[in-house]
Amino acid sequence: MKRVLDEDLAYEILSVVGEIPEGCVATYGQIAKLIGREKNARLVGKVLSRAEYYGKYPCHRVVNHAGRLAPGWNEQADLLREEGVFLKDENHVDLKKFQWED
DNA sequence: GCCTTGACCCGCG
DNA sequence: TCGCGGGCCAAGG
Repeated sequence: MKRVLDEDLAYEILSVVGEIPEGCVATYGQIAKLIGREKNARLVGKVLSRAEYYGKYPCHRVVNHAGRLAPGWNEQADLLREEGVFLKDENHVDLKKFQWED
């Protein structure tokens, strides 16, 4: 049921995102590397923006290398707080504590 | 088939 | 952590 490159990067990205445990956050670069596209971190973000459309994936646990949350998406901050992730600022999480390590 | 855009990353200061 | 500049790849127009 694997089919690996099922349709495109979306499946791989969503798969990794779905493995992120609660109370943790992962960076786009981290995910990009896990799917074998370290250079392509931007694609992760682009696909993740559509992840809402796909549904069921904790895209709110994905932040950038600086721990900044997605612009125009304040709800992400609340979602993280609900899982126990303390934010340093309105749009920043404490990576040194919550950055997910595989 | 080129050009622009994108929830980015890295190094430097 | 932020700002600037350069780079990488993919999708849409």
